Amino acid sequence: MIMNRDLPVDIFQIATGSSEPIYRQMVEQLRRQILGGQIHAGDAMPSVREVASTLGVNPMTVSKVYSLLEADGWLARRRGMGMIIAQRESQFEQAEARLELIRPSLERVGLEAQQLKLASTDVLQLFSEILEKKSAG
Amino acid sequence: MIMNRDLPVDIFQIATGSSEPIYRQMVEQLRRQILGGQIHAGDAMPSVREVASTLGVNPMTVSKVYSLLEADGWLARRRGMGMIIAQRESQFEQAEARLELIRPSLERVGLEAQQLKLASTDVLQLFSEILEKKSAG
DNA sequence: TTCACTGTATTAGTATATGCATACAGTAAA
DNA sequence: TTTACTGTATGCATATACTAATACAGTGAA
Repeated sequence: MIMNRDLPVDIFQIATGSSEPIYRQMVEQLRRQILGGQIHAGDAMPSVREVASTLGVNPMTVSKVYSLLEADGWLARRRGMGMIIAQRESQFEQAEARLELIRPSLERVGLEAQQLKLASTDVLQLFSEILEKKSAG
Repeated sequence: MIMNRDLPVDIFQIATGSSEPIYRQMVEQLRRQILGGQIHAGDAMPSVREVASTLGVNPMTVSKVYSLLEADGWLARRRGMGMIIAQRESQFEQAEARLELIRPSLERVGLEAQQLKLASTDVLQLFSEILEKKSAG
């Protein structure tokens, strides 16, 4: 049995220089940390105002992040109290189901490859090298 | 020796329903047809006004398309006369060089796969199936 | 109730993207 | 020069995306 944590504010780190909007950076960061297993169902999110003042952004921006994450089932609301990491259906714990999440991206790259008239074997070879490098690093 | 063509207006086909902006659709369409070998260096583009009136869009929108394509080296301008398909450096005729064009996309998907904690073999297998389906269809 | 927290609905300001109307400049042929 | 073509600089209208200021409602403890 693992104790649920009160998550620290620094789960978020925004790059002010980036052209990627603040709220999108934050949504992606949290999503990754949940998928990657760094934070777990039941963990309590820091409050909207706490995050906002630390990052120097408006509370409404943080609220928007939380709302989006709730809409996608990543967070669960507790009225009047904070938000917690949601208990997701176990489906995504199956590698087979998680694999489906990446299909649209692969379809897109496949189309690119086709338009560039690239040989499947060459593309697969390059992709394989890229994946190996990532798992090694 | 291949004769250069005066390209017909229907090299462009815009989907009015799409949320993808007109000019972006057009840029992509021309880029693909050049990469795919349907149109060749030296071919003459239809005039801005000809394309505009046929598609029912503003000449400035077509001009923007031509300007973007020229900035990326796909088209060459002839002042007072039309635009022609540019003579690209032969580098992209080498499959090896074209392969490099797709690397950034593969890196992005690779990162996704890593974040989803997917096994390389599973991702490669799925990607392989996707590529096969495309080359078959 | 009062207080100190939660998140948010509403509204507005700003920047950017997209497309268009107009007027203009370069080229070639009559 | 005139005509009939080229592409485009400028400015504007509109929509959307992003962020923020404000005021408000729910919760639980003192």
